[in-house]
Amino acid sequence: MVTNSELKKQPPKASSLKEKQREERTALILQAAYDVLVEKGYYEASMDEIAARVGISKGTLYLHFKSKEDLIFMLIEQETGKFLSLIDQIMTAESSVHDRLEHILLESYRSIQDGRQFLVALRAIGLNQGAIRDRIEEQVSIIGLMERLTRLFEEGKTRGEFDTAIPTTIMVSIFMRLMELYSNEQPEMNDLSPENLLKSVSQLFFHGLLKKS
Amino acid sequence: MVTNSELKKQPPKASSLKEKQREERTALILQAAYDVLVEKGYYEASMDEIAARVGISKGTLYLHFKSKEDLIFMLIEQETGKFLSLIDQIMTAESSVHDRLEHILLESYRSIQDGRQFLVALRAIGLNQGAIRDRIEEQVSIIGLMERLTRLFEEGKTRGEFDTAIPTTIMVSIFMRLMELYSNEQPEMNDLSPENLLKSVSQLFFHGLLKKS
Amino acid sequence: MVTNSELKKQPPKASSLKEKQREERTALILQAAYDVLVEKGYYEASMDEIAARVGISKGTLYLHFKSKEDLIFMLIEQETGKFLSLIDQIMTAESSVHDRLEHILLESYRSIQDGRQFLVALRAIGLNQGAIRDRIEEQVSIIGLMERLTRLFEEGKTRGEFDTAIPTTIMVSIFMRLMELYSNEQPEMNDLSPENLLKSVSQLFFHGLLKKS
Amino acid sequence: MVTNSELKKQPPKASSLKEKQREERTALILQAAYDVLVEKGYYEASMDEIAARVGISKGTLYLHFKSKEDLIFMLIEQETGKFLSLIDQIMTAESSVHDRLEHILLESYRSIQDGRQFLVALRAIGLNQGAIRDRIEEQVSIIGLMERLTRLFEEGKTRGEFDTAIPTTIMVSIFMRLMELYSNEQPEMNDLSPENLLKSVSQLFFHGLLKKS
DNA sequence: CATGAATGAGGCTTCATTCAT
DNA sequence: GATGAATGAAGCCTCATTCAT
Repeated sequence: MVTNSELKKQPPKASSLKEKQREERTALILQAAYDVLVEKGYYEASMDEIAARVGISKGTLYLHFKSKEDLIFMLIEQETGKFLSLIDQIMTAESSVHDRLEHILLESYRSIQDGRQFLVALRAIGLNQGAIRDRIEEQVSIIGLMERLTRLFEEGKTRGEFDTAIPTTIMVSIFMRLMELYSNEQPEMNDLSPENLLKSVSQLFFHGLLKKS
Repeated sequence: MVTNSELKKQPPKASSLKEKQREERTALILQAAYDVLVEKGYYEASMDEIAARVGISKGTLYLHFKSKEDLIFMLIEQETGKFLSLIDQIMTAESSVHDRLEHILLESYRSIQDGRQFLVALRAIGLNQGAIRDRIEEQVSIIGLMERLTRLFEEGKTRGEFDTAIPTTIMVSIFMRLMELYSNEQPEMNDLSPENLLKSVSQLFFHGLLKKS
Repeated sequence: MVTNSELKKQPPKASSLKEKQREERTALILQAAYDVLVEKGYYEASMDEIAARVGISKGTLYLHFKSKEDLIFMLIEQETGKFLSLIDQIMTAESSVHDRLEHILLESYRSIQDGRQFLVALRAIGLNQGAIRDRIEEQVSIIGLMERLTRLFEEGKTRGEFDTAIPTTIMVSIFMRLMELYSNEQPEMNDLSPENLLKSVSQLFFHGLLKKS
Repeated sequence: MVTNSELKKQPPKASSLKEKQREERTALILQAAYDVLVEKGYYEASMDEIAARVGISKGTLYLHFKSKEDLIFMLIEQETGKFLSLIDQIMTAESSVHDRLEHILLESYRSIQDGRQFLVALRAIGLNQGAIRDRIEEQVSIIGLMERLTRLFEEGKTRGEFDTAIPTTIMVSIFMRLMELYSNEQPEMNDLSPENLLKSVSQLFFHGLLKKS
């Protein structure tokens, strides 16, 4: 036990302690950045405000991130990664494509509601343009999402679930818009629970708007 | 009398000429601003670049618009106004709500394709956040669009065309997302003609994704 | 007479006709410039506003004056010249220095009231500083005024009218401040007529503030 | 106890140190601004030059003052406040009004000589006109000065010290001009010491210019 | 001559980033 | 490591001046 406790004090563990603290702080920064970003958008989100919200100095931000752009990219990457893993899990389920898509929608709404969602919120944050856009497309797996969805819809067509007359591209595009429906921009929509929203959206998306005669 | 009428044209012509030139210049600026805006978004669109693209000096912009914000708002207002008029025309048609909604979608895609569309592109331009958002909501009739659509969908329900189980709010939200599908952000979508895009979107929106058994 | 009338049409006279018109317009501009200057001060007086107030275009101003600075200098010079002539007349009068100084004060107040006064109003217009100041001192005879006043006060001392214990410089300085008392800045002072103001100022200046026992 | 008291000084010292430096810097800026202002006047005083004169960058100015206007107003307010306090002290003295007025004049000259004077120098700085003027009148106690002086002169009349035939307004106006006599604009006047200037001015103001027979 | 649209230099201000303490 | 004062590039805007019509 003495050895053990001595070992704990050793550099590797000492650094892993520091590292843990560091990572915690990084997480705090990312959360604050997320909040400001959603409230103000990329261009009106200032490093000052992010730092102030975490309760640290501006300079400290730069000990964690090389630049504002970098901070944002890390943020996006992290959330994107988590979300894509989730999607991957859902995609490999045994259920129908229909069910899996509903599941994806639901998780989208939930993640937005929890304030941990980016892949789907880029447009809402003003990152879909200008110089930023290119770096986003390069470094962030929005493409990954599109690929996965494309695969899924194709599978649906192959299985005979979906109307083959509609191009997959269009299905994917519309589906992605549906994913971001529960955005932070339309407060009136946020009164619904993710589950209730899903019900209607799903009904509309799969069965159409028209009354069945 | 011919002579007389020709003479009468003189004075107005004089002022007309200058005014026409002025309006043409204004239109050129608005077009350039539109282009830059769509490419770079509001915050990265600099007055310098707009001026350069028109081929005039920065100062000249301020002979036509009293500030950057003003330029943007005029741009939005102008296009918005035209588009809302169009919607109003379509809305008063005799046809089914279904047909009228298709018509609206089609006009949306056309106007986006022509580069004269804003009501529907605000999100794509980064005006849906921060300080700007409030002024937009005050001054631009995005609300007007929502009201009109709400009315239309309610009429659809009353007429028995649409599924009354789906809340109108959700119908409207989704429809608005469909309107902006043909955005300038997704080049792959723009290979389709507005008419072809409409066909698939409409099929999906009204009849659903699922294969009819 | 015919000859005379023909002569009038001749170039020299023709030009003197044009010249008359030109001078009239120049006078109009100077008057407008004076008004704006007194209202807004030199730096907030814009060429635009001066032109607008005369009812001509901005470009036309430059047909009469080479620059804004020039316009101002001409204005000052003109009014200065007139005023200095007046002073010279007064100075050569036979009366006591006391009387002549009162006369000068009275004419100062009158000229300010009429809106034709500069020599005395430079400070009130913001021309007593910066780059402008040097040119003013070079080109405008504010020095001329000081010289004249100095001469007058010295004469007063020689004649035994004034207290020789007070340095002439100080007399002159104070007297110049008294001349600009009736400025456009203190509306409460302008309720008094020039004559009434003079009475009090003169009493104070010559006899002092104290109650005679 | 000594130790304790020394320890107590620690934490405050830490913040005191930075704060002191900050205040020193602020004071340096205000002094530079004062100098530029007196030399160039408000409109030709550029933030660039003020910064350059302090030896800091333009951006740093904005860490201390949020705008050019603010910088100027702070400058004026600070000096104004000090000066008005001084006046208040003098006003409550037991001596004759005559003596107190002399004292005020003397302090005016001294403060101008030291380069810490504004209440009295507004005209000399070009702040007596245009848009600025209103903010000055609102925020700066030039009115406060006039009120105090008015009170003082009325007291002088009541006490039987002053000539009641001269309106108080005029007394105040003239007195204020005398206060600014020792301005930075007339170098020839500055060769006199404040005390010597006072002697002559006072003699003239109270006893008049005329030689006593 | 008269016009007024166009110019461009110059001023104010913001904010991401750096660096001495 | 942490701080926050300092920097300076870059953006918006004004206005005296010019020039084609």
